[in-house]
Amino acid sequence: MRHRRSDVLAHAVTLLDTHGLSALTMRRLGAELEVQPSAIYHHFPSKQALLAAVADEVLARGARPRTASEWPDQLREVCSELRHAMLACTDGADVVATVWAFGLGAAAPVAEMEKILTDADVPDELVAVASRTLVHYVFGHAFDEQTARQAVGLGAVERSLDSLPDFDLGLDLVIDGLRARLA
Amino acid sequence: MRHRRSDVLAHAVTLLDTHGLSALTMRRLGAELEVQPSAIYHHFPSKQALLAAVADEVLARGARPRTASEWPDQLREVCSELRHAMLACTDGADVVATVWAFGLGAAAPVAEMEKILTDADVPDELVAVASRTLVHYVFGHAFDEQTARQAVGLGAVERSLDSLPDFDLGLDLVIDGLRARLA
DNA sequence: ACCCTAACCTGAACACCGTTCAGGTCAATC
DNA sequence: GATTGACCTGAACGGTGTTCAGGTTAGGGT
Repeated sequence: MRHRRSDVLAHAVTLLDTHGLSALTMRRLGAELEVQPSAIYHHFPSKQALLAAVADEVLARGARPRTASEWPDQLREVCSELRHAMLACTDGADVVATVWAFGLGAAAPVAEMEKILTDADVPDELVAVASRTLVHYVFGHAFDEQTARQAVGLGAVERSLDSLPDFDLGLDLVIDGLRARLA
Repeated sequence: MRHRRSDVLAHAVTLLDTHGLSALTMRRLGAELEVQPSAIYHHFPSKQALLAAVADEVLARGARPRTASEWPDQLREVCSELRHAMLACTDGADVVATVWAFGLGAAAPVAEMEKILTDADVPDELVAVASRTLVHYVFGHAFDEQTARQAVGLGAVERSLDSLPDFDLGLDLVIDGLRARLA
């Protein structure tokens, strides 16, 4: 069976979805495509590059229409979409956050936040700080939530899921802080 | 040469310090201690457990005296210490954040923040949200800063270091938001 | 001086991992 | 019908964490 780049990518996302990051192996991906592991290197130069494409796909899959008109709600919309996109897939937060941190992809949400803030006439230095503060919060919260849920699910560590902080409340903390600084 | 648990831990921290997480291998650690890799399993049940101990050690090493009297400055002190402890050692943010997310260690800073907020008569649900929002911010910022610095240092990816957001400003954003919510 | 226990370690093996490379196959194009 | 480019094979290289049966060795109790 011969495949195109998009086939390999799609199956990689499926594999991540169903069995998590630890199952997303060049060998296993090759096996499920009935192909040698080395065949994947025809489509992606490295596993890192494959993961970057996977991260972008995970984000694209979670895209939803924008409806808010004021910048605080617009920010909430972007952050909520980003969070749900990552949580929708096993180890999604880990993959997306890592790819973003290495500057290999997943740049769209931050760019969107920067645009929202710039359009709201927020000073440039605050735009950079606020957008990155928000993305750090979203990544941290999602990664934490997903890891805890997984650890509890596997019974590996006891750690009550009730103690997970409310996402929206923490987000409002940052947005309120930004609003206060603008006044 | 025979070693105790503390010797193995100390050398693991040194290895992380000088050559980073990718060099912190059971085989390499064993080799530098002139011991078989399997000998380490006498002192630590797994590499994850070793990393948890390493993370706690990295944090303990960065401890500094507390001087602030008001809760906003107390929070700033804890966050700043946490950040500097992680940045003081190669891949420190990665190790500490991962260990914390898995609930295996590095719990001291969050506990301290919760105590500060509780003593300041902050409502319980806000204590949980605020302390975790802060720790998410600190981890995200430190991991991002360290990863970017490393990527640029290796010449792997071009990504200007100037664009790194100011840590204290982002921190104040969260603290101001919390202050606003209390009023 | 002896034994014994517990701490510590050996050495080989297991089952994986990402990556490379020379060469092979096959469909589409000219 | 030849050629080209896309796609793949199969084996190998040099790693990784982890397990296990058994060997060594230091120290305390008798």
